[in-house]
Amino acid sequence: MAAAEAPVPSGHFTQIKEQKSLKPGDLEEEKGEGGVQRVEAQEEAVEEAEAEDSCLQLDALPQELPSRVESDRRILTLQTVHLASQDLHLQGLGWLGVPHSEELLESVPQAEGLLQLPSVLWFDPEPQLSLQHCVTVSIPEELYPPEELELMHFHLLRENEPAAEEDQELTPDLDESTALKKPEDEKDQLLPQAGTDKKEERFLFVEMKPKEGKDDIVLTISRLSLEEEPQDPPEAEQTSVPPRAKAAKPKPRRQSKGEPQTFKCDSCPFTSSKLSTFNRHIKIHSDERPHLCHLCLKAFRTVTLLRNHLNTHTGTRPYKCEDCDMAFVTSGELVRHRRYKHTHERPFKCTQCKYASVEASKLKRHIRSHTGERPFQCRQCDYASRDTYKLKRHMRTHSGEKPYECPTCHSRFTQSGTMKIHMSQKHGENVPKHECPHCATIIARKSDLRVHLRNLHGHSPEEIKCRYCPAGFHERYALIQHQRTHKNEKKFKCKQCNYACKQERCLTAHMRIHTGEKPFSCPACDKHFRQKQLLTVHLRKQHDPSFVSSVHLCPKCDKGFSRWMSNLQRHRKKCDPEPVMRTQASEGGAGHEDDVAARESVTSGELRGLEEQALGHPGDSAVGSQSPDQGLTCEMIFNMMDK
DNA sequence: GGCATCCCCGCCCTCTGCTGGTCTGAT
DNA sequence: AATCAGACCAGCAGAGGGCGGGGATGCC
Repeated sequence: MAAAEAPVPSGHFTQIKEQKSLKPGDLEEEKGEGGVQRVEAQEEAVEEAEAEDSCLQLDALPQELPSRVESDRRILTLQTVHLASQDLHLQGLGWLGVPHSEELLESVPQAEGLLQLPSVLWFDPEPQLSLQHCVTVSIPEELYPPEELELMHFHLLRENEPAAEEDQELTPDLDESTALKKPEDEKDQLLPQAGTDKKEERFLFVEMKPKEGKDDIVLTISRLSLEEEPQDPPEAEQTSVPPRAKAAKPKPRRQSKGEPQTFKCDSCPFTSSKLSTFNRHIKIHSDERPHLCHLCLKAFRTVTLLRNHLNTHTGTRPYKCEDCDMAFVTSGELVRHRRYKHTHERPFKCTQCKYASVEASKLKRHIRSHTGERPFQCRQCDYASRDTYKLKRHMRTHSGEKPYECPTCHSRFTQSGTMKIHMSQKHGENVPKHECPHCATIIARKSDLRVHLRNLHGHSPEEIKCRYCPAGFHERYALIQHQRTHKNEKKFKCKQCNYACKQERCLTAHMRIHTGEKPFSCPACDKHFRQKQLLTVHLRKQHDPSFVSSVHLCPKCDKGFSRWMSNLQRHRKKCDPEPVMRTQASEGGAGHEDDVAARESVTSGELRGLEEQALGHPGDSAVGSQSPDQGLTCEMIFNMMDK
């Protein structure tokens, strides 16, 4: 009998790729989402369910069926087997009248001993049966120690049996269907006879799962009927089978006599001269997917598709690239890979530009950049993208999701590229820098260099005028460079004498020399001053009893100078020709030069000018303490500069 | 029925470039 | 102190590369 010859699947079926597809927890997650719901019976049922019957099919399992130990686990995979009910009886297997699940506990002990592995389960095709039933069974430890048998899936048990009356009602057009017929019925397909040999395929999914912490396993039977169940279709089908029109099954239409025989599909433009091809084609208009993946319950129309799919579970990749280590499940993937990586063949060429792609879908996507088509509309804003990924990425802007986390500082980012740049710039070594080819400015990011080039080196159609002279430039950088030439220029010139200065305010103050104006009056005496700083110094020196004038000491010879940046510097050039501005720390002296060094932009000339402003004319003396810190400090000078 | 091939969709990635807010130094 | 400009930085979108995987069909 057919069932006795346990099919020996190809090696593709036998390998286990990863734990993920097998974890019981994962399977549990399928509850209510399209997976088969699992119910667990109590263990009393196990103890009472002792059976003598054994199934020849499973007797041979450890030897004949492709079981493979990987990661110390035994994986058992069965392909679809075709059983006739009489075969089962011949093998002495009783029918398991599995009732509704709520009656399960009472009913299981009554089941006629067939629950001990190895065994085959069957149940009456009662239409009112719920689709799933679950019993708990014992499993002989010598066959499958529980620790090895983490999860056992039995594939599909399938039987052709005469359809019940009510089933006929449920499948009114079954008699016209050719899609559900067996190949041997092919002859009848062209001229189907209503009511003859009407069969319905029943699909029972049997799954075994070890009960946690026990020596028992849980056996789940799912009835996957292909009959029309409009009210409550099996969830597994809901998820795995795309909604296709369940309209009247297409019929072949023969051409008229004399023409070559072709078969034309009623549902689509497909034609074929071969009946077998036509028959295969019309299955695409049905929901028939008899080949079920035992690992994820996904259903397929053909064994080949199932095998490819199983290879994705097992990691079997028969098609290996000769030029690299890559391997693929299908030959098509290998061809495509070789085009991408090795041959660089790009058969799909854009008619509007030079773009060419390996895949047609890429060309299609590319063409949208020409047409502007944006088929993927955001539901929350006006944005629409040209492909699904961009829309998905865009949706993060609404959800606030930041899936990418910097492993160093745990900052989060919406895009991987942003995080990559962050990591490179913030935490990376040998951070790449980008040098402006025009001005040698170093900029961290290439995109910012582009901004720099645009802003500073871009050509302006209108001439940009210099602030200080009539010169004009078309490049901003050139203008800035030019304006810097004005920096040390004494561009404010007195019209009445040779005086010139860099700041307008200085010229204003100078002009009072010519006008005689002295707007700053001392409140304590009748003195008047042309500049505010002069009044301030006067007040401090003449009217502040706590004021102690400073004396600046030369660190070399300790000679004292009341005028700091002028006389002292002049002296030091003689005393210490080294052009080094020593700091207080390095010399153990005062810190004013340190401050000055920190303000490199302030020239000694400017300081001297301010000092002279503050101290009055060069003849004024500043007699005071030995401490330079108590004299006219840099801070005071800078304050004056700021005024 | 099996295999090879092509087609198609989907997902994820990288590279690129623009934008706007922030920081910082110069004025 | 205020202002301005440039660099820095993250956010975001455009474009394209590469691969995973299912579906359909031609051919043997």
